[in-house]
Amino acid sequence: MSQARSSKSSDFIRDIVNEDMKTGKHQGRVATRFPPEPNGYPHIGHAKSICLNFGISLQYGGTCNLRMDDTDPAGESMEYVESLIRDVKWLGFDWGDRLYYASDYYEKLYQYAVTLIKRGKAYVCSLSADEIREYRGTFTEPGKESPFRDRSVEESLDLFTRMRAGEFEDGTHVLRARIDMASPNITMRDPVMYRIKKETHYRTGDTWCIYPMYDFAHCLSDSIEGITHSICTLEFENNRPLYDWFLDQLQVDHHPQQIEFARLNLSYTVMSKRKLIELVEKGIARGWDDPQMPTISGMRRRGYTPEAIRDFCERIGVAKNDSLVEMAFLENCVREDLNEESPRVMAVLRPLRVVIDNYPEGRVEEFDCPYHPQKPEMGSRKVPFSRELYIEQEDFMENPPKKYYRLAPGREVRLRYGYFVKCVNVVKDPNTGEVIEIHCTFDPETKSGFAPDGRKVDATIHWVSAAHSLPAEVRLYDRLFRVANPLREGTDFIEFLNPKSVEILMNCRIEPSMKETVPGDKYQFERLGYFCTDPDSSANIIVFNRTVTLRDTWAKIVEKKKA
RNA sequence: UGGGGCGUCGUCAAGCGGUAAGACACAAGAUUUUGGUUCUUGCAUACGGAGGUUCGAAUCCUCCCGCCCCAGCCA
Repeated sequence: MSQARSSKSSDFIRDIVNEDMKTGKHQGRVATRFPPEPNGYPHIGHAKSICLNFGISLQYGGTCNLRMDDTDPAGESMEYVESLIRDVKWLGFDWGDRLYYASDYYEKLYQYAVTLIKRGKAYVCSLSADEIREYRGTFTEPGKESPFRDRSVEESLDLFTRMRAGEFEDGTHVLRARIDMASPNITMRDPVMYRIKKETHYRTGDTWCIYPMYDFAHCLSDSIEGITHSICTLEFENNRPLYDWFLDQLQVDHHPQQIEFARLNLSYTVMSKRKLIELVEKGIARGWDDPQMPTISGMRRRGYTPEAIRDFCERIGVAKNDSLVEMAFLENCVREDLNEESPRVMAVLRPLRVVIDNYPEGRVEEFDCPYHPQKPEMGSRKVPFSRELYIEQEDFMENPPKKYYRLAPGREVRLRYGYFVKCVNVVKDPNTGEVIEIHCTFDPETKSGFAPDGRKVDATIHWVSAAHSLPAEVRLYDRLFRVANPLREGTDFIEFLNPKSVEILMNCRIEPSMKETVPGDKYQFERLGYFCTDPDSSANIIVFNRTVTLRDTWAKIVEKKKA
């Protein structure tokens, strides 16, 4: 697997790593990790963290582990582990043989907990969950000490052993750290370290019925793996004193440094796992890999490339400001990459029949069309031309407004890589008045698109031959939500869904050169956007997803007029 | 409300006491057989606000204002 190019740009985290390298803090070693919980599919927010952690390790010649932070059996599964592995790999990163699981550390963690009990730094508390909450106090009032706080070491040890042995029901006892119930930082008010959960774990099965909490497991997992820089998101800033507390109390010989950065928010979508699950479960998305989803798998299916996503993650930077990055930024990165890499091809999404009156019936010509106007090395393909064609409905207007310079009665345009044609007649449905067919004449002197007399046309439009083109289904995706930030307080984000976030066109026509396309293939449909072949394609019909539109200055002009 | 964090262009984001990078977006123009691409130009006398220190402040100090996170036996 090819490793992604390391980042050259700097940020406050790289500044810290630089400084540590200079001072020899970790003997010049850099070890990071990407530690997802396998309870959902990774999304573009994870991609930011993945690029950061793997990017830093690459830049400094260090390592980056992939670690499943699986300390809560509820909701975790192998399906999610597999999605994480697949997507990190697809993004272009390599963890070598360092795929780890917090669940592999359960025995070690248990022993660490026992050590803490023996040192009087942890105790078994038999308050109920509700009582623990009450005892915790509030932002303004200190908490109260649990009546079990001064339980003897022997009794706690005995109880903890029996908790592990399965003698107690869920919720009857927990193991707590003995810190400070009056701490202004609520995280430090005797946090829970272990809870009883008689639930089958996707990896350890029923071996355990007590599971460590994040704060206890995470710092120790980092320490066990020799992580130097433990990078996480801002909401864990309050937890840092606790991260350090466990490591200090246990006097471990390796104490990683936790550094927090702002998680990514993207406009017109949602990023939280809970909400993505809701979209999947309510059937709003057709699954985790629905091209509308901000998941890595959704974006892959939609046609985004790993290069574009990595470029995006580099360009948004890393800081501590809460940020809402514009979707347009991501789309720009996608277009930039696709513009370079995609072969051009012609497809008509909403066909309008065109008859070239003076073109001989039965005659077929083949035009040689380059795959990329700026890259002749990408080669070309043959596109058949005949008397009956399809063009885009949008490319003809009976009464065109000013500045519209496509086809209209009496007007001449160029068919891309073909002839100049002039509209001479319009056929309408007698009932609806809808234009159902237009008639044109072509100028045989303008083959391949130039007029020997030097006359110009205002527009070049795309087309396909009616008889030779292939049927296709095209799925057009737009932003998932109507508003930039659907997470406004006091509202349900579902209300802000964009009802037109997907439009499925069943009667599209594509040029015959695409007959052998396979899922994942990427193209630019000339003048329309970037599209990729979807796995739903069958022998009967090829299905495409629109990855992103082309920049469309005409659409902008139309928009402005409306406003 | 106690604690923690953050406030620099519409959106991200550099800047680390010497006089506001860059990208996206936006606007104008040039080139163009994609109203695409490419190119050129414009776009913060101003850094949440008010004071102060200094020859000099986005950078240091003081006070104020705003936003985010924490009261799961989630991570």
